[in-house]
Amino acid sequence: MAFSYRSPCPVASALDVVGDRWSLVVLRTIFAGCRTYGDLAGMSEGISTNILADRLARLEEFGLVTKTPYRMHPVRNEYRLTRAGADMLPILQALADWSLKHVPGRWAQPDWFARGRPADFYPAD
Amino acid sequence: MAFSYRSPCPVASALDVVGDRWSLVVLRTIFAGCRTYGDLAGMSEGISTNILADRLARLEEFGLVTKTPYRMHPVRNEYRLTRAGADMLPILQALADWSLKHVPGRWAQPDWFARGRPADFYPAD
DNA sequence: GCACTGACTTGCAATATGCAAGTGACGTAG
DNA sequence: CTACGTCACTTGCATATTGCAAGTCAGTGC
Repeated sequence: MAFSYRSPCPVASALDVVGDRWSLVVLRTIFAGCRTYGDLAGMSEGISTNILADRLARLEEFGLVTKTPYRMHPVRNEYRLTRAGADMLPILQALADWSLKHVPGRWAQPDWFARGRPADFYPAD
Repeated sequence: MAFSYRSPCPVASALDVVGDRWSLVVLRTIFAGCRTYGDLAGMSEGISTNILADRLARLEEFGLVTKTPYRMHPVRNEYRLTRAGADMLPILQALADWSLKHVPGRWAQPDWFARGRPADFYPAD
């Protein structure tokens, strides 16, 4: 149950948090403005709902997103970035830059993404 | 057998290449100067050798590293970064920056890493 | 009531990971 | 020239993670 990092290396540690096939894709989708489970489940990459639920729980545990009900009866939740989550933006940008340089036929990054800064996505508090 | 990207999204595509627990840790170790299989197998995170062999083959397939014999009798190979591999540096730096900000007790980045630029690691040709 | 939606959960097969042990080419000591 | 060691992997197998489909359950619209 107890989580532990593989080593004190900062690269390895970040990958202990988001080093899988989906975590960063989910975060990207939240950056893009999707906030509900349904919106996220509808992402174009086709994530299965059990994985989505698991990744959201994990991201919440690690303090990258918050889950807050925006309506009761029925409960509807909203997933939002924390500061730590917003601070992942440079990682996403670096990944996107690499793909645009080395993989043909990728989508161009929208301007809000390419030029965005983490602080632009910090929660309002 | 045929590989295909989940979507044309550049973030998702980069993760199709290196979105797992080990690929970027292996790359980090090559950046750090480890070039032989034995050096890589000895990394402090303790990768198992079957995974290491698989990741090196994958990184080679995707053109991020090259495997070249530096000695025959017996054959000893050297793994080196290609340009595409060296261009992963900003991703590693962004991951490290995030950890240093959000995970306590991580190692500081050595200067060659924090200040390095991909071109510093391009193959000599 | 009765279908419908949104947000998950569950079951289960397929795939990936981790550990330990094995293999084979070669080099070195005796 | 035989035994032992090293390097670079491979193999076997148990466990964990992923992916797909289907099910659940609260509430809403009609």
